[in-house]
Amino acid sequence: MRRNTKDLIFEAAVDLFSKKGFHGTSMRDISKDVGIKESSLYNHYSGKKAIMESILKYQIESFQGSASSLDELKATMPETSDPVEFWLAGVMAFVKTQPPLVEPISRIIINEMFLNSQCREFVLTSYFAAQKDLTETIFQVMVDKKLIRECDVRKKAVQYVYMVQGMEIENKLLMMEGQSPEKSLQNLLEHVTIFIEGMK
Amino acid sequence: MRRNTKDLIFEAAVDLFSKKGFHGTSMRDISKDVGIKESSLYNHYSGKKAIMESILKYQIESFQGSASSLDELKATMPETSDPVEFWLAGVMAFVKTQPPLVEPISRIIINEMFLNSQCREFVLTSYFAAQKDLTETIFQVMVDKKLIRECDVRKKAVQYVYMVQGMEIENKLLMMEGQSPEKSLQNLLEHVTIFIEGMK
DNA sequence: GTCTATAACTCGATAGAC
DNA sequence: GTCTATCGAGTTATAGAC
Repeated sequence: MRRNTKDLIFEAAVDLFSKKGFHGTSMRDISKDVGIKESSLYNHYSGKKAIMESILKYQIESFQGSASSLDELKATMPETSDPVEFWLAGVMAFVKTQPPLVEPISRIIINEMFLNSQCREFVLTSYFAAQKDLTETIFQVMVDKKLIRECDVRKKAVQYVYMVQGMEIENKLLMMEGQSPEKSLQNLLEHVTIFIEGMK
Repeated sequence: MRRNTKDLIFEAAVDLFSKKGFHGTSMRDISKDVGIKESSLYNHYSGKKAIMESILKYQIESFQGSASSLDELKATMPETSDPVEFWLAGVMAFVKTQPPLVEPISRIIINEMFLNSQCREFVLTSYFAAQKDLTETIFQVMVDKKLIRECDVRKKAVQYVYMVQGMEIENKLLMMEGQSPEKSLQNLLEHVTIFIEGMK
């Protein structure tokens, strides 16, 4: 599958922004990675900000895609009496639906969230809020199925999301220091397990 | 108390870095805030990186100070049979021991942690690790005093720290969008309460 | 320790030939 | 849609007068 120049620019920008930050990356850096001259970039994007905006748009759409695929997920929820097994199956399914660029883009957005209001808005409304709603929904299903005990599902969901976010940041940092993705996933599963166990 | 130029540069840099990021702040910006010319900055710091390094050093020392003051804290732990009350007293005492610049510097460091390995190292070793150790210690005291039930205190401490970190990030973002600090503190106390309640 | 002046360089962006 | 050439502004940092 041949990729056009615009896609190549997009991918190079994602790679560089995630490694050196938005302000630390120059249009020159991007053009060099793509193999064209700086000025040629402007035939595809109106400027540096426009590239960043298209990256944000990609991430928002990826998230909306995941969210809607969760209705499908809900339909194919595993038939098990073990809440941990039930939950882990859901987590793994979710992780697998993420397009490949979602991970580095997350890092770009976290990097920019204190500086760029669009990134901040994404984190608060799409990222955090969607995860809370999703988690709450599934917890409610689990309460209904009596897989976990009665509780304030909203507050439990919020706590779960906070915990996962804190852990994700630590895992991202550890992976940059050489930790394997397997180890990160293992850590995630361990703490998720403990959390769900506590809800039995 | 008269402040010398070096301190003024330091404070201006903290303010600007936290608002516009390290790369988004120029030496010109800093000199303008201090009220001296650019070139005069170099009589106090060898360059922009040197300013950043002194900010990191300040934060590391602030954290070491808090950590040692926790031995004092442990000595003056409240005599109460309510674990939530016991814990909240500790949290509030800790919050109050933080020097004033710790908060904006945290934002600078979180901003740079994916780009600057020194920041990354600080977050992993000083910030996360110290909080885990501290929380574990206090949970153990609470188990010994039978304020909370027996459990794997290390893992509970790690989960607690992850949750607080996730919440802190959301609170920082919400405060940038206009949420009051009181509301953030209230949110923190609410979720901490739920967490500790769950350990009874 | 501050200043003026400037070196040496990088930045994002544009004009116009091919 | 790519290129060469260039602009104007902004960047860190240094030299040397006061």
